[in-house]
Amino acid sequence: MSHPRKPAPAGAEHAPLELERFLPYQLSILSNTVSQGIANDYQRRYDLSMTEWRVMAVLARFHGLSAREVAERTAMDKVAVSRALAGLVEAGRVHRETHGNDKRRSVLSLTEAGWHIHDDVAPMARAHERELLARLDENERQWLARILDKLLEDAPGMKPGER
Amino acid sequence: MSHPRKPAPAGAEHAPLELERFLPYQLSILSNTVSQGIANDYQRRYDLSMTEWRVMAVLARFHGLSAREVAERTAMDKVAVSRALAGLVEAGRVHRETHGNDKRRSVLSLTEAGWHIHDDVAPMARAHERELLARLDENERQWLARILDKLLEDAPGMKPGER
DNA sequence: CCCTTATAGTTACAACTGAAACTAATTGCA
DNA sequence: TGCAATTAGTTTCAGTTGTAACTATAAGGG
Repeated sequence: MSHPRKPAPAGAEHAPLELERFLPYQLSILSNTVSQGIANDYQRRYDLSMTEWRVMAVLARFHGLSAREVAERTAMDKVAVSRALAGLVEAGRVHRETHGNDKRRSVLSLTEAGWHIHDDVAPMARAHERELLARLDENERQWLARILDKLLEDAPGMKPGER
Repeated sequence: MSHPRKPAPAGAEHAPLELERFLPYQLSILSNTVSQGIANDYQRRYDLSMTEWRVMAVLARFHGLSAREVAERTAMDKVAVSRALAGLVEAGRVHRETHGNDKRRSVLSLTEAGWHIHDDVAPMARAHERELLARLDENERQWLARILDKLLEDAPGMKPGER
């Protein structure tokens, strides 16, 4: 077996990146692996896209959001949110009405059917997270939480829940 | 001003995910923010997609790879690699020849022009990484490296450079 | 050898995505 | 008031991506 590939001669100029130790690359691989793992659990089962699930997750947590607020909380752009909502409303998973004082705004909430799906998927998502964290010891878990908080300071989609 | 949105009543059943503390979500936000930040530096300047840059990065590090090996090392699927290579060869940034003993395989390498771009982009990428890591203290940086290594064990695209 | 199976890579088609243009409603201020 | 500027959300179009089918070559076993 099979990968007797040699790196470029070390002395040569051209310092190439070592991707497997390059933080942005590591984050990308890890994030994709984890998200895809979770998505596999619900995509087929509920015919639910990742963006739709994200929208549902914020609507589960915050009632009566507008589409724009969903976009902020999910760090998705408004077009993606608009489309996800169209699908979710069409499928009867999200209820949309118009804001009383401002007819531009929608007021969104999960329907019964939406809650049903949420209550099935959310625990699976949590299980994946636990599984991932199980590879770390308690000490590492705490450092990770702390480090991510620092790195995510003032990143989009990271508004605190509510004081 | 402006986000006076309240979470669902805490006592209610339906335990919703708190996305901003949910590890897969945090990773996704962080990864996208960082990768996009780097991509902004080269997309316009060189008309280079993120997938193309990744391919170039591994070709800079490992000479003579086949397309399949590039796919393994970048954790991209072979179709994406095929397309990226088509663009790169077309643009004269990658040289492709056929393997002597196995006419199915390609043997890939950066051209002069490819190296030029690489030697400009790689330092920018490193600068972004440094900038990100600058938000952490030395202690945190070491923990992060260690934690990522553990979480990425046997993830795709993480073959060691060479023993 | 011949034929089945596996592998490298490309092509085709459909779904997804993002940027920009667009509609509708609201706000601000002259 | 009345009209320019903003904001919420949707639509359009073009480019990207993923899945599956396809071509070409190679490997392996009777």
